[in-house]
Amino acid sequence: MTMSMYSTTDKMKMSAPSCFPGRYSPSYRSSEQMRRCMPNPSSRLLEDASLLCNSWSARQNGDIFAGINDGILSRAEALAAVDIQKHQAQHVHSQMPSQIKHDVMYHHHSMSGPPQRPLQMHHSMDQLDMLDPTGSMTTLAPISESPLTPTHQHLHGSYHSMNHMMSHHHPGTLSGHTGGHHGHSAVHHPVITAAVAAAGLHPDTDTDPRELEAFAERFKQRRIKLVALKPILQAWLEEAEAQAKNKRRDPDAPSVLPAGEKKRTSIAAPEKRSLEAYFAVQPRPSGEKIAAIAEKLDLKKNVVRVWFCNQRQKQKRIVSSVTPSMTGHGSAGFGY
DNA sequence: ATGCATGAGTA
DNA sequence: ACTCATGCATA
Repeated sequence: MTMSMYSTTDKMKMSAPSCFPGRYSPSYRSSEQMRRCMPNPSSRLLEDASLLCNSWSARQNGDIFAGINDGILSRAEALAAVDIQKHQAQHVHSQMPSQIKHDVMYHHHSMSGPPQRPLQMHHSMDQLDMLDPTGSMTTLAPISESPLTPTHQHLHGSYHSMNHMMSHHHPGTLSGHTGGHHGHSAVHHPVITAAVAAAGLHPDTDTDPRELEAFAERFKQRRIKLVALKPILQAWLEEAEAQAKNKRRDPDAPSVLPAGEKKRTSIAAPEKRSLEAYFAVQPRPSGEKIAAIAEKLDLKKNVVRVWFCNQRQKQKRIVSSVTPSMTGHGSAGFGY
C-alpha cells in the first residue's frame, strides 16, 4: 500500500533475467518464497490505522479532518463528558494512561517487524484519551483487537444494541437498586443474562451489580471512542487510496507516509534513462561526478551512488550469464 | 522477478 | 568508497 512518489518502475528490458547464476541460491529462493507465502496476520485496516497514527502530524490531521469529524467528535466528547462527570469524583486525572493507544491502535500480534512506535494522534484523539475515566479499557479486549476490521460493522451492531440497552435505563437503575431486582434493570437484560450464564456465573450470586455497572460504563466509553475513531480513519483511508491512485501525489496534500521514513526511492523513467546514458559512458564515476549527476537529476547523491553500484552488479551478472565459459563454471549460465 | 538499500569485508 | 551477498518491497 505504499505509494510511490514516482511513476511506475520502468523495467529494463534485459534478456534472461532469471538466468543469473548465483543471484539466488535454491535455498534462498525457497526460504524467500516460504516467507512470502506466510499470511499476514493483521488486517489491512489495522495496518492502515497504525500507519496513520505513526505518520500524521497534528497539523496535517487538523488540516485534513477539519470539518469532517468535528460533528462526531464533539458529539462523542459531549457524550463522554456527561458520562465522565460522575466518575471524576472518584478518579484522579494523573492516573489516566493513554490506554487507547495500546488497546485500539497497536499491532498486538507477532509481526516480524519492530514494535510500533507510540501514536501521534492529533489533539482530538488526545482528548479522547483523556475521556477515559477508568484508564482501563482492557476489559473489552476482543473489541480492541480489531475495532476496524471488516467485522467492525458486526461489532458496531453489537455496540448499538448494548448501548441502546445501557442508555435507556434510568441513570440510577444499577447503582440505585443494588438490593432489589426490577424487571427493567440492565442486569436482567437478556443479553447480559446470557453472557453471564455463558461465563458460568450465576447472575444474582456471582455478579456484583456494581462491577457490572462499571463494566457497562467502560463499554460505553469504549464505544464512544470507536465511533469517534471511525471517521478519522475513514478519511485517512480515502486520502491514502487517492494518493495510491495518482501515482504522483499532490505535493500539497499531507503525506500518508511518515516524514523522513520513506523506505525506498523510486527513480522515474526519464531520470533512469539519463543514468543509463551516463553509465554507458562512465560506469564508475567519481564522487564529484556522482554529485553532479545527482544535482542535475534532482536525486540524492547517495541514491545515485547506489544506483551505479547496483548497475555494475547487474552488468556483471549479465556479462557472466552471456559468457558462462569465462566464469569458470561449467554450467551454461541458466539459473537452474 | 526486479530494483533499491544495507551491511560485511576489503583496499 | 568499492564489491558482494542479501534483504525487502513492489510490479
